[in-house]
Amino acid sequence: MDKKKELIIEGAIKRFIHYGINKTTMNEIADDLSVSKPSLYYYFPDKGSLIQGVINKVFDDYYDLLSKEKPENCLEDKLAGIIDIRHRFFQKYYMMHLSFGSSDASFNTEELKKLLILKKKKDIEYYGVLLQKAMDLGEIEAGDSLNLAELYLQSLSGITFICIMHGNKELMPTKKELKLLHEKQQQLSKIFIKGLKN
Amino acid sequence: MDKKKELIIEGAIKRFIHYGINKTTMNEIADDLSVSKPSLYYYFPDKGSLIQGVINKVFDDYYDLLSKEKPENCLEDKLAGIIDIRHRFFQKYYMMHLSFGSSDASFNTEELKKLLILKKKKDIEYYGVLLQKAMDLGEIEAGDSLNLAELYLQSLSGITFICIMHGNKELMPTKKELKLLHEKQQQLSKIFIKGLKN
DNA sequence: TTTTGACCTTAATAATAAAAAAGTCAGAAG
DNA sequence: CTTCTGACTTTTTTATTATTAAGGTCAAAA
Repeated sequence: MDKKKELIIEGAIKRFIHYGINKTTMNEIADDLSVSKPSLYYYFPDKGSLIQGVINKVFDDYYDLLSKEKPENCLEDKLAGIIDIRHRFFQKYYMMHLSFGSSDASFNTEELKKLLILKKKKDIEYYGVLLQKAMDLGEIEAGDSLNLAELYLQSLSGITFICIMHGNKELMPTKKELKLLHEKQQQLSKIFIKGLKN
Repeated sequence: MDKKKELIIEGAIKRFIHYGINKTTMNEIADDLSVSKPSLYYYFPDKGSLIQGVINKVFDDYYDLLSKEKPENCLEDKLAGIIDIRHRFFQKYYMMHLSFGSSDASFNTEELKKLLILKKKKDIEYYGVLLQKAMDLGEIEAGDSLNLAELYLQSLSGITFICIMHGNKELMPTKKELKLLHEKQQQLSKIFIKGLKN
């Protein structure tokens, strides 16, 4: 039953958000849902596939939110809005380390790595389309939209990493650090897009 | 004698470049120089201070090379030249992990961390001056030059980190990866500076 | 003043044992 | 027939210990 799978995924997410993927056991997820562990294994062959389900759900939610954004007229505002959305996701799912090179070994299986690479590729393509549209409208200079999208995203995740590394090495960055990170992202995004104009 | 200290530092650098700081022992450095270990400790009270000497030497060489750059007229070309220099240093001293959040625990002492933070600050100030000059000349829009310098540097080291993480997780990135990294840095730098113009 | 062999102390590594979590299965419940 | 479970096995982590290697010292020599 697909409804049950959803329930399990949501239960897993709750634990993952709080304690991270590695520190969450299948037993804990099962107990939260008041079922036995073999029940989980009835719906998911192993922990990896449950994590896959979680990742897919999170990214589905992300694209769902993106699609609901009110359509801004200029690229800067569009990207600024996306940064806000991404920032909320970053905070919410921080413990899952979906964003940057996982410090602990959360995603050691080939399958999970592949899935994340796929999600990243999709992300680049999404931004590529945005840039291409802006190019077609003459808003920014024509160029290799996909390549630029990758550079843009790598710049932002790079600066994210730098900010996180720089801060205290506690589990979670402080509110202050998160705010600073967000500002830096917006600032860089603005400069970057301005740098693409004629 | 200062001459002897220099010799020891150079010997240490040779080992560090090849095997990294952690995998280099004081005995090995001493043997390379055909002296005994206590000789080293006569000139440097501990390994940490020797590493400090090495770091200072490397950064002195870096600023030495920077000062010898032929003075370009526009900011883009100036920064492009610096990226080339930095890239050579990055390759040469890669095993020392001077650039990014050390994967292994090379710099665990407070003193070394402080020294590197100081070097980073100096670096930001160096770029700050460059940007300020360009602002005074009206080459780029007026603004907080230090803040922009930090953002610029963080963008570049961020993208460096992303590229290194993305590649194979061998000790050294391949020539191909290094070339791609260099190109990305140049591309980002160009866009960034263009984004600062009026 | 500089250097060293011999020595001591601390930190990293390897080996092992103990604990915890992943994963399985025969059979029960609906 | 689909869904679920208690009891079990296997694998992975974690903690403990032993061992080695590296950092660091000192009295004495060059």
